[in-house]
Amino acid sequence: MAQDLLGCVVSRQRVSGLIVETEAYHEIEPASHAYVGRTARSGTLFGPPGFAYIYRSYGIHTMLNLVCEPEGSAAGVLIRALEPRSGLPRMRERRGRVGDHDLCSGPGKLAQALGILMSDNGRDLRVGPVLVRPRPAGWTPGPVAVGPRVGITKAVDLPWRFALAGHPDVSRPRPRGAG
DNA sequence: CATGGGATTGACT
DNA sequence: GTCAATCCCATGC
Repeated sequence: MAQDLLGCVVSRQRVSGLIVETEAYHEIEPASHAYVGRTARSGTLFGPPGFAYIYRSYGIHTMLNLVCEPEGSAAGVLIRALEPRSGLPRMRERRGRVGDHDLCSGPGKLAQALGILMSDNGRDLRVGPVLVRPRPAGWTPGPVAVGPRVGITKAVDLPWRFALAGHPDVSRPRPRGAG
């Protein structure tokens, strides 16, 4: 799912971007919020697929995940970077004085650029306010870079990070592995 | 109820 | 390269 989401489009109220980087998380591995079982925070991860799992990181940043796997099984894809597609003026207002390639080049950045809120947690991503739509017509993925996930201390060896190789909007450090 | 630690970022050296 | 910011929640007593 994390690979298949590359090229899909995330939007919120006329601000949108194309997914260029993702990470996969699953209850079977200790980096997942669901590893210890269902808690107040991770509840939506155990719900049906296609919903938004949103949480706050480091007290500051908002993270957007797409819930995967049937109800009862907890897995999700962290959306880590977008190529800005529409609503760039609104993104620039929210993000301040940064270059366009840094508007959405990280999970906290894209959430800020799109105005994603904690209250968007648990909403259906086919209904909104946060939407995930299929790849644009005619869009085909180029080479995919694969590597270990960023910013975690457990299960650091799993190569579950995926990005469009060489894309300028991918977060640092860039994954290097061949897909 | 108290404590501790992040699926990060931006400013600074 | 270092480091602080600082919310939410898991854990343990």
